[in-house]
Amino acid sequence: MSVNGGPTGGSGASDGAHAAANRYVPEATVARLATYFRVLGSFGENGTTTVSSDELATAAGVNSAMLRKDLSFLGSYGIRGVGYDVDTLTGQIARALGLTVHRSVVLVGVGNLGQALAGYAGFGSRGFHIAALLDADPARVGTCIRGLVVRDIAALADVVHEEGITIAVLATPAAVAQDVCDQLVAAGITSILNFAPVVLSVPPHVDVRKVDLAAELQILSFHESRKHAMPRPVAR
Amino acid sequence: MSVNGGPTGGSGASDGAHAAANRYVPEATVARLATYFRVLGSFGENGTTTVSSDELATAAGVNSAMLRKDLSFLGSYGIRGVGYDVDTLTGQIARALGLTVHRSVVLVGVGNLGQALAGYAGFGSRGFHIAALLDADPARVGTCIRGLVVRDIAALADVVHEEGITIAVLATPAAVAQDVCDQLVAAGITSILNFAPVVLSVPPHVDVRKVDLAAELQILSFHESRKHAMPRPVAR
DNA sequence: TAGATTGTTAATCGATTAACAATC
DNA sequence: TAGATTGTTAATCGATTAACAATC
Repeated sequence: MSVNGGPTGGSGASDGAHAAANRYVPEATVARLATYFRVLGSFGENGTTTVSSDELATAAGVNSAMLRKDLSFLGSYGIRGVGYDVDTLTGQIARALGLTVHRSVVLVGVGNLGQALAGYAGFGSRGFHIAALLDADPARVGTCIRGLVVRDIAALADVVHEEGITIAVLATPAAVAQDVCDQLVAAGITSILNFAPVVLSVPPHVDVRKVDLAAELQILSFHESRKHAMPRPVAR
Repeated sequence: MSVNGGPTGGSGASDGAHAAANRYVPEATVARLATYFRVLGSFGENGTTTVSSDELATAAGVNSAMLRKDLSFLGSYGIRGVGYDVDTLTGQIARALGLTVHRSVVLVGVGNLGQALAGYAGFGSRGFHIAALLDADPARVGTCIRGLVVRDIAALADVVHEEGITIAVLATPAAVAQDVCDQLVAAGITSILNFAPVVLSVPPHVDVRKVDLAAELQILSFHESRKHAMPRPVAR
C-alpha cells in the first residue's frame, strides 16, 4: 500500500446531500484533514462556534479554495453565507479519519527516540493510546516507562491480539527494522509509523508512513544552499 | 517560503554536459534525493562501486524511471550500459543537498522530545551537528545533555552569530512555539524544523518543515478505517 | 432583498510513468 | 557488434487555484 503518498482507493459512487460516508479522498487531502482537525480543536476551545473557510484556511496555512475542496470530499457540511459549525465539522473530520473508534498502538524499540515517543503527550491528547512498549534488549525489558512496563518483543503477537492493535510505531535501530517489521506484519499489524531510516518492504495490505529526521534537515539544507548561492552567470 | 512543499525556485538556464550546478529541482525530487543519498551510503559501505537505476530505485522504494528523472536534474552522471558510480553519485547528491559545507543547527526546547532529538545519533551521522541546546525553563538551563550544556533562550542571538547557524529545530510546547519562532527569525534563522503541532507564521525568506507525529498516526488511522469498512451498497 | 460564503467547475500546474532513442 | 542501461520525451495522472453560480 502507499508509502507517504499514493491515492486512497474508493468508490466513485453517486451521493445525496450528506451521503459521503465512503467517498474517495485524495491522499493530499487526508494529510491536511489532520491539520484542520487540530486547528478546529483550537477554535472549539476558544468558544468559537462558527468558522468561514477563509478563517479556517488562514489558521491552517492553506488556500481557502483548497480547504473547501478538501472538505467537499467529506460531504456538504457548510452553510452558504455563514460558514461551518465548528462542532459539526470537527465530528465529520474525526469520523473521516477513523478517530471515532478507539485506536491503540504498540511502540517497538524504547531506545532514545522510542522513550521520548512513549512519553509524548501529543499522542494521547489527539486520539491515540500507546497500549504497549516492546523491546528486544533484555536490559530494557521489565523497566517501567511512563507507567508502562516494557515487554519482550517475543510478546508481540500476544499484545496485538489481546488489545486488538493494528497500528505500530517502529523506533528500533535501522539494522533490525526490517526484521522487526516482518514480525509486526506476521502479528497482524496493518499500519506502521517508521522512524528507522530504512525503506521497509511490506505486503500490499500494509501501510507505512516514515518520519526521517535527518532527511528533513537535508531538505532544509538544500534550500539553504539556494538562498546563499551566487547567481550563475547567464549562458552565452 | 514553502512549508513542506512548493517548487524550488531556480533558473531554467541552458547547460552543458555537466553544468548542472544550479538547475531547478522539483520539491518532490529534493525529498527523494535525501533517500537516495542514504541508500547510496549503504551501497558504499557494502563495497559496491556501481549501481544501475533499477537497483538503486528498488532499494529506495521508487520507480526506476522516476529515479533517473530525479538524477537528471543534477546533471548527467551515469554511464549508459553500465550504471552510476556510487562515489560520484553520492558526491553529486551531497553537493546538491548542500551537505558539502558544515551545517550546525540549534535545538530549542529540551523537554521530552527535545532531549531525544539532542541524543539522536542519526543527525550526526548524516551531516548535521547540534551546536547548541536552548530552553526557557530555568530548571533545565545549565543541565548537561549528551555533553552539551543547556543555555538560556536569551542566548539565542549570541549562539546563532557565534556558530553561524541558519537552521533551527523547534521542539518547544505548542503554546510558545510561535513566540520562539519569532525569536528564531529575529536572530537570523532561515530554516526551521518544527515539531510543535502549530502552524508557524514566518516571513517569506524562511523555510519551515513540520513533523507532526499525531497527524501521521491519524493518516494511518484513516487508511485503517477504509481497510475494515463495510462496502457501501451500490446506489439504486 | 443585499451581502456573504459555500460547493463546484474548469483551467492550470506539477509529478509520475512508460517508452525509446542515444550511447556506453 | 550485441547487450545493457542511461537520459529524455511525451502522455498521463493528480493536485492546486481562481472564478462564480448557488444559496443561506
